Amino acid sequence: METVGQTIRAKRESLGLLLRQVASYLDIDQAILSKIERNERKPSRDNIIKLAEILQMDGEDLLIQFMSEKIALEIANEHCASKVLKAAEQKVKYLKSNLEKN
Amino acid sequence: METVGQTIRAKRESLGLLLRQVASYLDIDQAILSKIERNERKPSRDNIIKLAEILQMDGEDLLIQFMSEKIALEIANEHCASKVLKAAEQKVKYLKSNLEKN
DNA sequence: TTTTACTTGACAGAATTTGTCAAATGTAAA
DNA sequence: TTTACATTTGACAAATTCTGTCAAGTAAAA
Repeated sequence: METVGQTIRAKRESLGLLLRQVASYLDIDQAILSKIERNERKPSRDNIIKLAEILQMDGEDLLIQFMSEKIALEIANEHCASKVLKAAEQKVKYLKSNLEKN
Repeated sequence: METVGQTIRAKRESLGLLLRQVASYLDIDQAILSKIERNERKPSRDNIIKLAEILQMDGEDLLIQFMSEKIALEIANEHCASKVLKAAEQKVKYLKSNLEKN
């Protein structure tokens, strides 16, 4: 299973773009992008959106990959991880139904 | 749907315990516990475990409630929240299957 | 009015995040 | 082997977030 970093690097290389080109588009130092691609740093939400743009990817897909990876790493070492996710699903539903009302 | 803070407060009051008593058991200032109960501060993992002990609750249940609440609040404002959770579930499975091997 | 429980906000120190920079490393062509 | 270029690495600083302390404030009961 591919990490966000791996996905980004693969796409960047397939487009023949350099770290410095993509980093400048994101308005960050190329050192940071290098670390993002190797999962040493986490991209910001804005980074993800800009990355999807320049790498011609679906922004929502990349965001989903990014957020789900974050959550998975947070709880993967819990033996009750899947219970946590199921409970989270219920809470999200509840929260959303309340947002509608206000 | 009850927040962790509400659950804790309800249980503490039903046992007739004072903030200061529970806080001292957790080894934190009662101001912090007050804020935890009103969702102004987040409890640490250790706080949750100790709370379950002194409030005679199941520690795992409380942890699940705590972690799922954290995740739900993180993503509830995303319209793709449920896709994120489904993707997270897959990733957790993948990560767990790899942990076994090492 | 006094006591008791809880709340609030200012504050400080610790820890984490976020970014900059330049030197080091790797790589491939000249 | 040099040279040029892409990437990686780690030291560093600034900014932000986290954690807890403390004392003054509110509210309600005795």
